[in-house]
Amino acid sequence: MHSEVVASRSAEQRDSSREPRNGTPHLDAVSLAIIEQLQEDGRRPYAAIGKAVGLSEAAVRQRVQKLLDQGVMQIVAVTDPLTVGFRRQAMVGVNVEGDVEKIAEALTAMSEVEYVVMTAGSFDILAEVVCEDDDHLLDVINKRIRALPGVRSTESFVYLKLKKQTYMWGTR
Amino acid sequence: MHSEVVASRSAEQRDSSREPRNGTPHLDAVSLAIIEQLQEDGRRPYAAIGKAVGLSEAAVRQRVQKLLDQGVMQIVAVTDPLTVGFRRQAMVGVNVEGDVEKIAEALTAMSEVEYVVMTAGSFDILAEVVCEDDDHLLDVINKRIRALPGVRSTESFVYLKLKKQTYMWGTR
DNA sequence: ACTGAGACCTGCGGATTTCGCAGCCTCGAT
DNA sequence: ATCGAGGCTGCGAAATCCGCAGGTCTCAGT
Repeated sequence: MHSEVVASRSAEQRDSSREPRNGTPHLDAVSLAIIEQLQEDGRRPYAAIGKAVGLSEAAVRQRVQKLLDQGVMQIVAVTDPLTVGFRRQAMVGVNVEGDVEKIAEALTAMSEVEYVVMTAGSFDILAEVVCEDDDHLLDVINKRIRALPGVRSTESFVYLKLKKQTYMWGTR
Repeated sequence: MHSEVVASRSAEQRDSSREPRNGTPHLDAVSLAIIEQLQEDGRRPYAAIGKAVGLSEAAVRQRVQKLLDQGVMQIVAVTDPLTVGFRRQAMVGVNVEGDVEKIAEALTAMSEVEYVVMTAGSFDILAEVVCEDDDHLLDVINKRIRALPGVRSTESFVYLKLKKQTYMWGTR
């Protein structure tokens, strides 16, 4: 019936050992399709996903579990903290002298920091911080981030309103 | 048994009609607790959540459905596009003359833009874009974003490496 | 004060989904 | 040629999801 699908799938699986770079696990088209399904609805049943991607329920379950174990994806509830209320949020651009990686690690360790990315451009690192209120935000930025040895300067962008937040890169 | 929990819950529910601001739905402590559970694991069974927050399975189900319908939260799979492979990502700071809201809407309409937030600081808007490759990224920034009437200037920060990405603001 | 509407919760079967496991197949290595 | 690992399927049993029928409480209107 859909033997061609099976054929192409096994062809892709065959070279799944060849990984594109360092430790990044290779993802074949079927896993991508599964992720797309879960980007639309994180609670979609395995059987429905299987039907969509041409796999049995059990196979989908095994793949999803592996993707979660490998840390390739996570299935979570996401909200806009500002909508949920009583919080102050900001993006902080950081300039570093010396080991950028080390500063990034330090930021990652802070519970108020939700998002850390190393960038090219006039900032070395962008970090998103979520705080209780203005005092808390001020404290995190001035006392904790600026205090890190190696941080040359920071610039803050306080969030006023979140306009868009999606996870649909796969479905285009 | 846990009558005090019930008492405090109904006390919070009583004034749930008084909403803090415009259309933002009020969230009581129980809904917050439910969201926290789902931030840890988006597929956690309703019964388990109910046990954790002191509600029946059916009640949790109804609340979760309402939170989803209201758009307060979404349950989705999230990944790092860079890890998944073959993509270029960047944060773009935008300066606007005139109606900031209008430009934000235009950015929101672009499928390559995953994240749009209006900010205070030296940028009016921060937008995160996810692209196929460098050419695509260049195209989106130069041809589409800069071309919007009202965009005074932009500055781009190309992502090199995502270090942290969590959704655990509730659990601190 | 009474009443009806609305919001929210619980309890309960039936349908659906999840889960674990045994078996099969393919590929690559010994 | 044989063996082991990885991956898929099929299948019951257990757990979960789902819809619905009440019950309680609050609030607004008569």
